[in-house]
Amino acid sequence: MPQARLQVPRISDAIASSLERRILEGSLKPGDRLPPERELAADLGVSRPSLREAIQKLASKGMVQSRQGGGTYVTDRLESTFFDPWRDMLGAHPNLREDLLEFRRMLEGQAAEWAAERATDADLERLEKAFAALGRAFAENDLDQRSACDIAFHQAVSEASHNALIGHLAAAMLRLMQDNIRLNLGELRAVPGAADVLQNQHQALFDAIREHRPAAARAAAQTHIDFVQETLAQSLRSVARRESAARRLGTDFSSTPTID
Amino acid sequence: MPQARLQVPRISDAIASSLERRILEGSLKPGDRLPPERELAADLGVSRPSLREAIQKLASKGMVQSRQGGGTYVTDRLESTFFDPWRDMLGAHPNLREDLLEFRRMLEGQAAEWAAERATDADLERLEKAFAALGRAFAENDLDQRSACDIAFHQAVSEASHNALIGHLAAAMLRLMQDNIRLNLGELRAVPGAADVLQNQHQALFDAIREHRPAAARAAAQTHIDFVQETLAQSLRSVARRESAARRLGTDFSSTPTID
DNA sequence: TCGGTAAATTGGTAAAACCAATGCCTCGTT
DNA sequence: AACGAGGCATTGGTTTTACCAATTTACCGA
Repeated sequence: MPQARLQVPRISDAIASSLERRILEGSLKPGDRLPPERELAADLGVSRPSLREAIQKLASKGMVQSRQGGGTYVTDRLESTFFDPWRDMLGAHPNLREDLLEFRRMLEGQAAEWAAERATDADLERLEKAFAALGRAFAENDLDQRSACDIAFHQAVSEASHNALIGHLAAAMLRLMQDNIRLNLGELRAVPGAADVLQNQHQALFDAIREHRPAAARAAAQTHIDFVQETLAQSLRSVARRESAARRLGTDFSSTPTID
Repeated sequence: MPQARLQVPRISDAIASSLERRILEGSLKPGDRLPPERELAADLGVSRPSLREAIQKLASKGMVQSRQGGGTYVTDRLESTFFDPWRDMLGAHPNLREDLLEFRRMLEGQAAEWAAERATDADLERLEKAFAALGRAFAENDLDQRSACDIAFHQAVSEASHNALIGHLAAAMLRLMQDNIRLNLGELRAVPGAADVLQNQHQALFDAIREHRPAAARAAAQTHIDFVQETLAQSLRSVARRESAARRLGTDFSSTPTID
């Protein structure tokens, strides 16, 4: 008769667990492509069938998705559980944007503080790259590029906090606000000097993390968000004036308050 | 870039489906032993690795269980709550609990602070009720009742923060940790005086919110969580001793650190 | 410059072989 | 005859190798 005795550890379980851990820690982000099976198997020092069994296990849990000839990709199952319900609600209830902004202020402040405490050399390297890319994007003034780099930079900060929940929540939140961030950058472009101030704030945040000054990092992150919010509010007043003028001319386009 | 193309049907999926169907239909009953892999593979006209991938998939869903040299058996209990991806993550990756606890400390601290700033009379009334119910539950020493009231109280605090995201996240998080909270209360019951200290902390939190003292509220909430964490860590050491003794007697059960 | 074809890449499947744990079965001992 | 120890067949676990099929990429010609 079948008895529940001590089991020999299956190597496929160990592999699956290891990959899961990488996903949780953020070194494998949703949308990322896993290395080819042959290469990954060699890296892990296991055979391809064993690796495949592990991948199948993750696939059955919905954490990865494989396409023959294409590759294996990490899905966003973990992030979607928290924030998907909010996506459509944000459109319906604009007052939620305040809550979201407030929440983001807390989340990114905490992420910055922890990042300053815990950032490794690898984290700093990633931050350095993201910051450099952000600088280039600002110089080129390409809106899509700028919003993508902006998100990537803030995401890098969140990952440097070394808290899986912060990392995933920040990723989900930033994705949720992606459209708004792009719109807001467009608005802020009209504000003289805003680009330089923004980049200075990014610089301050990056420096604080690099120099491991948690309080300064938190302050920098929150100052950044406060600035965006405040400047945007001012800018929107003039937008509202332009729109009310446009409306009188028959042009109808709805402007929703946006967030970066 | 990854595209959603039409997928070729994977043979391992077909096998898993077929076996699943047999189990659900009853032709493979719980406790039954599956034919040997080699034989079953030949019967189904597939290779053994493909069959193994299918079996691993079922095993990860908890429907079958394999023992090297013994065979593969249909599990007796079929249903499990595998719907929340974070839930099984928590079971599989203990270090994630640290992250969750850390995150909870931040979230509930902020919730308490904002609640102290913004609580309305209606909020205070709800808090009053929840606090009273918590006191009664502590007096009756009913574990389920206590964990339910504990959660309800913390939930009430989060809702008094008047931030929809905080409320939603706290609810999701508390639900995620519900089982742990119940277990932890059971552990803490063995610690002399813990119940009084806990209730005093709840009282301090409630008072700070009622008297609109944000900093005190945040401190009270975080002190509460720190206390639970610390006391629990101490308590778990004795649990570990008990379990290691049990293991020597052949009882095999994994002890996972729990959180309240 | 565009489009299509061929080659490289990559996941999917198969076969064979060996290892390790399990369990049955036989043989030897008492 | 009963019991126990050891051996052997069974069976899941892992690896290696090979080939197939879908996709992607790069190159070349129109």
